[in-house]
Amino acid sequence: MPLPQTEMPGRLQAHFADRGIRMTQQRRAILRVMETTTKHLDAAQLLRKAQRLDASVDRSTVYRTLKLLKRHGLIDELDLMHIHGEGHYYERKLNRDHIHMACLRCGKIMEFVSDIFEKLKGQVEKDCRFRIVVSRLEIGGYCAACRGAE
Amino acid sequence: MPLPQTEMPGRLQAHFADRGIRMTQQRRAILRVMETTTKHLDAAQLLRKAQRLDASVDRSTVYRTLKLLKRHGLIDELDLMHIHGEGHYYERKLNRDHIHMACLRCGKIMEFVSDIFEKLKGQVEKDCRFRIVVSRLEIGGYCAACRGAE
DNA sequence: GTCTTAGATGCGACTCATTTGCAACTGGAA
DNA sequence: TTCCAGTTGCAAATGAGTCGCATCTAAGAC
Repeated sequence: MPLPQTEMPGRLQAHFADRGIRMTQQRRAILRVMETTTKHLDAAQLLRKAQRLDASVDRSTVYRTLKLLKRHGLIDELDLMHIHGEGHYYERKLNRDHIHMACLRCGKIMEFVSDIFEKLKGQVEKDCRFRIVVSRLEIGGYCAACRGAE
Repeated sequence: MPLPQTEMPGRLQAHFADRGIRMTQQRRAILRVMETTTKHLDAAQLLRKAQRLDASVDRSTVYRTLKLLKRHGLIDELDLMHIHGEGHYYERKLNRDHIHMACLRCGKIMEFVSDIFEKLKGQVEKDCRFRIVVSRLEIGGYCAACRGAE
């Protein structure tokens, strides 16, 4: 289950330019972190990493930028089944939606892309006449390694 | 899309007895609300309704009871795409998992049961060797009535 | 390059959901 | 009826996220 890292680096910044959104020093730092991270970050982690690139970045700017990215559909917000607390996690939205699985024992997060998931969304759109903008499937349970142990 | 209300009333209380969990006046009120409500309640709404049955119920008891119910797999926790704020919503876990759809325009919450969803979970269990304990699929978008309008 | 200003920022105080410590209370087994 | 582990109410704490406001700055116009 590799991460579907098929997008170009710099893509978020390109989106900003395309849509005429002002680019600031702080946003550049935050976007760079979002573009280069391989893990799901919460707001506090994102803040810490962004501050390493630009020490002036403030917590509220991180939240405001996350809200902006969400509004433009450039990132997804995740709970990861709250196995590490009540906050949210963020990841760039890539070409293909994927499922998040969280192991309740070891805390590992796995991702999975499935045609059946696409089919399911198609069914919802058709049978419920519902236009899907964003979808989130999170699963909690036990990963292969932990199944025996638990 | 009717609610899959196929369980007996009193079932939550029966579960408590079966598992030797102490039944208190306050828990009885909270369980009764969970058993009889037809809507998704957040903690504050659940508190208000429970207090109508037993005025002594406290906010912290509601949270503690919700945690207990979650731990025993008797309720599901939902975000409903955060369209009404950051808190959580709860519903009894019934026989069949269902999808929650939230209309981003009118705020309506819809539910949908799908065999394809079951098939997708089966695929995850098999292909990822992952034992599913809990799953949550939430979809945000526009319902049939709002599609034209927006 | 300089001017201009709408939009962005840092800061600190705030809100709101949820948790916790603790002394008092109580369900239900013996 | 007693007993005590488990439960409760209360009040205070925590922690994520938001907001008002004075200041700053990106970037288009000249």
